[in-house]
Amino acid sequence: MRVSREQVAENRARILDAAGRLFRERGFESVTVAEVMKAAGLTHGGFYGYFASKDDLIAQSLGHALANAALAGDAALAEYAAWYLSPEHCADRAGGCPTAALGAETIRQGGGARAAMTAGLRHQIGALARVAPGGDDAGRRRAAIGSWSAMVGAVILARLSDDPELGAEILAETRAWIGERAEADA
Amino acid sequence: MRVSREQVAENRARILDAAGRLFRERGFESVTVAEVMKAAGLTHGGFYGYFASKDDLIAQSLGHALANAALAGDAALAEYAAWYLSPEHCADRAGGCPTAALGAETIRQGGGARAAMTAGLRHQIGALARVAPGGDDAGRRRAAIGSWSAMVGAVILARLSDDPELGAEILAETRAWIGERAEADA
DNA sequence: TGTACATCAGTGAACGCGCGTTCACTGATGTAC
DNA sequence: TGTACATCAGTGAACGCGCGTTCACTGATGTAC
Repeated sequence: MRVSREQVAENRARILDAAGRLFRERGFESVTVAEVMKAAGLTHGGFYGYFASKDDLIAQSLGHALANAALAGDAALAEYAAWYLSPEHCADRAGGCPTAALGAETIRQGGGARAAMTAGLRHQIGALARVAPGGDDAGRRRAAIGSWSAMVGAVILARLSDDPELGAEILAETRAWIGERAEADA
Repeated sequence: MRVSREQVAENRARILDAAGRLFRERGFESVTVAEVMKAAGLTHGGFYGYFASKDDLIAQSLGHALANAALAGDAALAEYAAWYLSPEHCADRAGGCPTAALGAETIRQGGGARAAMTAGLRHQIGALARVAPGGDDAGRRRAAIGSWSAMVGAVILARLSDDPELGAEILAETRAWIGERAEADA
């Protein structure tokens, strides 16, 4: 049953949203095309009217999720780190940072997914460099790269720990470590 | 054809080594049991004489790889970071750090794999805290956690970039960022 | 504006392939005498 | 020490299931007049 053009656009957005959440929660490989379509309120047969393949969906959903997750505004680096390293963000795997949830897996993915992630990475480093402390441009860029590495690594390690206390410690100490350094550089 | 007890022990080690390398290179899900056995020089049917399931192999191979990768000796934190963040280690996905290669995926794995990774994480933080600069025990532990988060995050981000220059920059700047901080704390 | 037809988004069954797992069999190892 | 038998590591075919993908069909939308 044909549906209206607006419905098509809305369905497409719903598929991308559902895929982004499911992928972040469970990884690219263990999420099926049928599950994504069901979560978007459709049947699996219609999938190939929207995307050329599951790989195509992966690449496009990464671009979609990264665009939504992009750092906006001009909160100072330490403030951004405080949010990023909060227990709430760490616990929200399906809705949180796509890089922390899917970055490592994307290393093994094809061109489109890698390209989307690289674009997101460049954007994030640029945005953080604009609000980072540090003497000159090179110093601010260094602080952006070092802090971003620490943020992504800490969220992954905190989620990895099966002991919640160790996880909370990793978040809190990394946050303090970045904060101290930002203060020293300011 | 039955083989000797020593052969059994050697085969078991070969399976674990092969699995560790293949998993780090391609991830848990896209490596098949048959591939692991072939890489170990056996046929796939014998697998269940060694392990109860593929999940069992994953958990045991993680323990095996983490034990082999454990930080030994007492190189200063900055020296360890210099090795960890070197282009050589970053390029050696199959033989490099199991946490950087498989940590994010292990978050979605069952109990055995999570437990092995958590033990490795605790051990690594403890070992780094012993050689980290910083006034007191708490300061050294904070430096260990912050530096380890940055190291793991940087290797993941560097591998993720499809532009080798950006990857190299992430490694070099994170290394410098950790080094500066270690010097300030010393 | 109203009618008739062409288009095409969505459906659900089916296909084919790959993978984890099982199993009957083989023959070398280990052991009992 | 030598022989006969029991054990069991390894083999390779087979099973069953799930997943990506395809396809004939349906019926609502969009368009031409």
